[in-house]
Amino acid sequence: MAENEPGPGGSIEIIQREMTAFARRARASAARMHPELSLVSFTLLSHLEDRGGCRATDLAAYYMLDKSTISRQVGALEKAGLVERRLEPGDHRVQVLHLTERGTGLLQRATDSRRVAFRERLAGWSEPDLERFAEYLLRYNAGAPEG
Amino acid sequence: MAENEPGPGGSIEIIQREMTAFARRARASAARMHPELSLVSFTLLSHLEDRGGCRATDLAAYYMLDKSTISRQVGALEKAGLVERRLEPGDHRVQVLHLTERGTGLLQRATDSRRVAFRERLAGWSEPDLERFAEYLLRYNAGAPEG
DNA sequence: ACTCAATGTTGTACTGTACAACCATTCGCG
DNA sequence: CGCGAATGGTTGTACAGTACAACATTGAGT
Repeated sequence: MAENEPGPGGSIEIIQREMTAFARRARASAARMHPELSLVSFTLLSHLEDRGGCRATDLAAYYMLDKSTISRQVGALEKAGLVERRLEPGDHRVQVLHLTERGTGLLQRATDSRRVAFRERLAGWSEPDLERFAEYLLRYNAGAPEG
Repeated sequence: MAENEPGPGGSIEIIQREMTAFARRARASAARMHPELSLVSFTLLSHLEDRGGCRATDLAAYYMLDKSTISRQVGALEKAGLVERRLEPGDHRVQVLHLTERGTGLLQRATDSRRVAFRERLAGWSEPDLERFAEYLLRYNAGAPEG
């Protein structure tokens, strides 16, 4: 009660609800689109591609996951031949993770089929609307407290 | 680099990436905000409040979850005293689920603290931008293939 | 009455995750 | 130098969330 404001509260409420609704479905949706690459794996590989390789610790920080979780995920990805570990020459504690060719290829295919789905979903949108929506999302995520 | 792409592809790519990034963090984020109410529980309770009660099957369809998953989730929520089951008078197969007072209260508190977080995140935004962003999200989710 | 569909529960297995304990390496400093 | 703290990562353990398959119960149509 009391939040019947037609002003700022209203939009924020809607944004909250709709972002949550999307998040809630994302995993199942991703799983249906790509049985071979879970949402987690997909995002980890994406980050590796984005950065051109990084450390496990960086992944953990970026995705707010425990280092043990990353360790196991990376282990699985390595076993699947999608990433490789390279020892940092100057520091033998760290392993720099890189996509393998196979990883790059799989990521590419996943990204493509996801893009098709998004494109379909956004089919009726005008170009200015798409640009503004993209801009809003960037701005929203840039404000993430987690980095 | 990257965003200098002209045309529809660029924006769609960004939307895809940013929506995914958000989804990826939502769970951990929700967990940190509300250790007592997971993202799943929160969304289930929200739906119940929204609809003023519904069947387990409806929840399963809406969230693309298996009925067994819903069954267990609802079981836990009932055990926690957050929802109650009412037998449909005319059909003893179905149980209509309703929030209890306790469930309503907990949901309210969770929603409030989430709203605070969202509000903070959106602090620098102009009112027209908020409205447009909300509108875009509604429009995007309305196009969900899953209903 | 018999069969079939709808609703939900239970058995089982697997993924993703956190936390704590641990190992290995490096760094800071007396 | 040498030791303790910090950093990066792995392993043990436990638990939540999820799916799939098998099942029980109830209602509907013939």
